[in-house]
Amino acid sequence: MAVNEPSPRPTLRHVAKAAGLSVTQASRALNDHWDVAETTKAHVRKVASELGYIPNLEARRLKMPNSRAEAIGLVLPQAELRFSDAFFAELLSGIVEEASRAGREVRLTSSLGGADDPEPYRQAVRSRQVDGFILVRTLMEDPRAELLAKMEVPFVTFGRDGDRCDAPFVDDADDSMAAIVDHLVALGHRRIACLAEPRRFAKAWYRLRSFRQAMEANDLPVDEELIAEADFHEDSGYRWTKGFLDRDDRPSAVVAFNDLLAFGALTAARDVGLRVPEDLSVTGFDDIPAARHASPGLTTLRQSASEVGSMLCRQLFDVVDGTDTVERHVLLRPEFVQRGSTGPAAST
Amino acid sequence: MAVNEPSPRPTLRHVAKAAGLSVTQASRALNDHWDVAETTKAHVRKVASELGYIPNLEARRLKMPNSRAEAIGLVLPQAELRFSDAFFAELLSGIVEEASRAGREVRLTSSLGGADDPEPYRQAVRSRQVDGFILVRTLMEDPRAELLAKMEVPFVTFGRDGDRCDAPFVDDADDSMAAIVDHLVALGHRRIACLAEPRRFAKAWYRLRSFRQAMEANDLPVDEELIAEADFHEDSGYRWTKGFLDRDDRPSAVVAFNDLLAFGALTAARDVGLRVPEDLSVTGFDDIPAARHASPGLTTLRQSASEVGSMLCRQLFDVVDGTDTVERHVLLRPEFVQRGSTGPAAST
DNA sequence: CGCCGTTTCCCAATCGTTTCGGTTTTTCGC
DNA sequence: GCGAAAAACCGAAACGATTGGGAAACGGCG
Repeated sequence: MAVNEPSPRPTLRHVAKAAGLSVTQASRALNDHWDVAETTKAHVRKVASELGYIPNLEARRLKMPNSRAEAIGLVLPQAELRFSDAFFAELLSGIVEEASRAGREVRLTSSLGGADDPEPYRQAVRSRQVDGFILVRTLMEDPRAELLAKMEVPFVTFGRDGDRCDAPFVDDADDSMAAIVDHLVALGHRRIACLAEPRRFAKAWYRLRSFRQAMEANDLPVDEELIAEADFHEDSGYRWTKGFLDRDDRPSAVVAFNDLLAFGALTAARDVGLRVPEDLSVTGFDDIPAARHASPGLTTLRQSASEVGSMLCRQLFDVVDGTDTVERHVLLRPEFVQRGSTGPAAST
Repeated sequence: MAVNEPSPRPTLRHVAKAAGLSVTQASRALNDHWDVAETTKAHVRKVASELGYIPNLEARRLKMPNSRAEAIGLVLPQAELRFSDAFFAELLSGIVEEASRAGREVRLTSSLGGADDPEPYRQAVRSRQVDGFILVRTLMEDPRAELLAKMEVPFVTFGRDGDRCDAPFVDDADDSMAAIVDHLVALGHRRIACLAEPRRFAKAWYRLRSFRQAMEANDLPVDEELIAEADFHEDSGYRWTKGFLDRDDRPSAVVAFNDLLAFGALTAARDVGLRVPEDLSVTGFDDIPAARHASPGLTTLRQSASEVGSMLCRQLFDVVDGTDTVERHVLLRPEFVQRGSTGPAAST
């Protein structure tokens, strides 16, 4: 029943007393202020470390309201289409690693109230728990971006939210899909289906535009019936592909906006008895590790998730610190990776 | 050059003045203290929300040093074998979702100095930034666990760190591998290889023990040559399996400790021209979404990563809050999922 | 010796909140 | 109306750090 002695964390006062100084000088000594003798500084530092003194963050930040939180925020999409694949894991790794390198932490919350629920952002900002945000799964005209902009909170986005976006971002190059489409066309494919992610997501919107432009550049018509509005996961790719393959005029190739969708397409092809790539070519996007180990190996566009994460982090720190170490707008050109899932179109 | 007017965040004093009360009563009104009239409470609340008042966390926690940080910590393994697969993504999702539900956040850092670098923990604890920790990739006799225990910081682990572990944990059942081994033996397999994760990781250690026990229970010898000490990813599974298949006395089945290793095994089999499951059976562990879409579908043990995460979270909150809503030691029995990657052993 | 400039130190106020103890006001039975 | 209990309120002291404005201590110089 004895209450735990609330471990008496040493305060600055203890250090000062032990060093035979005033609190003022102790504080200044530890902060390397000019107004204190070198010998004294050394002494205070020694005493402080002997006592195991750690400054009280709350007190310090109470007194210095302009200090950084040394943390950035990231809200996981949950209610909506939850992020739970290898690409995201790698992205997050990159973010956290870069943040750690800069001595900062990443605060994670989840948007229980829907993707554009402003509440988590509001909370974190008002209580000054984070210095800024990284937005993922950016939407076109993203309300979160507007909110953060209005509150004058630093933020960066993975994917442009339309053209009026002032915040730094990382995104694919505008012609990201060209390499894939050109490759397929060169193999003789003319009816190419597309497993697109929901269009309200910025990255999907731009990729779809890029796909259309690439088709047009090859003088191919885009059959709207062959443009799926899938989500982000295997099952969706599976279902849509099944639908495509049931048609009389089935496509000879399926272009997916991420590798998981492509895996679904591979499974669908297998289940309806089509061989890849002889009967159907399939391509992905991202080149997650599993892409190499799919059967057949997946032709895809490589995008290093951890580099994206690290870049987003540095962009955000630039905003927060007012520095300028990296481009504000980064357009990545994904690397084309050819594997076994694409081949010549069957000559009909 | 005009310095930004440091946005005058309303304080309790402003609220009090606006409500025509003392700061004391304003504080008490907002905290629903008994010593204030209902009508007054309502009034103060209204005024506060009109002013957009948000209590200053630092000040509050300075005054109430025993208050919770309402956050938990998680240190990502980086230097060592980095966690970046679908299982981890899902695990993290589960953790964050459960935490959010409880109004808490997850603080992520990365262990730049090695898996057992105590520094991130020390930091976070001393500055009272988190109420406790979730340890992942637990090692046998994990130094982090010892450190946290010594500092009397609440924590839970994913995987038992030996038997003397007092902290709550989530882990597999002791006979987790039995279902897999029994299944293979029933199909006629006798030489069974094992793609184990590094033994210093607690989960791997227990799984390996379980594998051995299951073999013994079936009166099968364990060929140490067929026990790989792989890591966690596809490539490692690929290389080890290649090695196994090059042998004259190659195994007829490969049991992997996670799905990624199993994918590597599938690829290896394909590359050396063996058919799965006719020439080689392969099993995984976890049942990540990709397992279903592998070719052939992967026979595996399903373990819901998000449930594990959510469970870990609740265990931790039990410790932090002194409640008792969930078992302290949870042993999950993974569900056996049979797919196409296992079949009868070739009758030699 | 007095004056002044450095160097080194300290007092006290402050950040925004909670809370202990005391003070005023209201209520109400008689 | 009286007195006392109950209800509602308030002043001031913390919590632990930073910091502006002095104030000693010390030499050097004329």
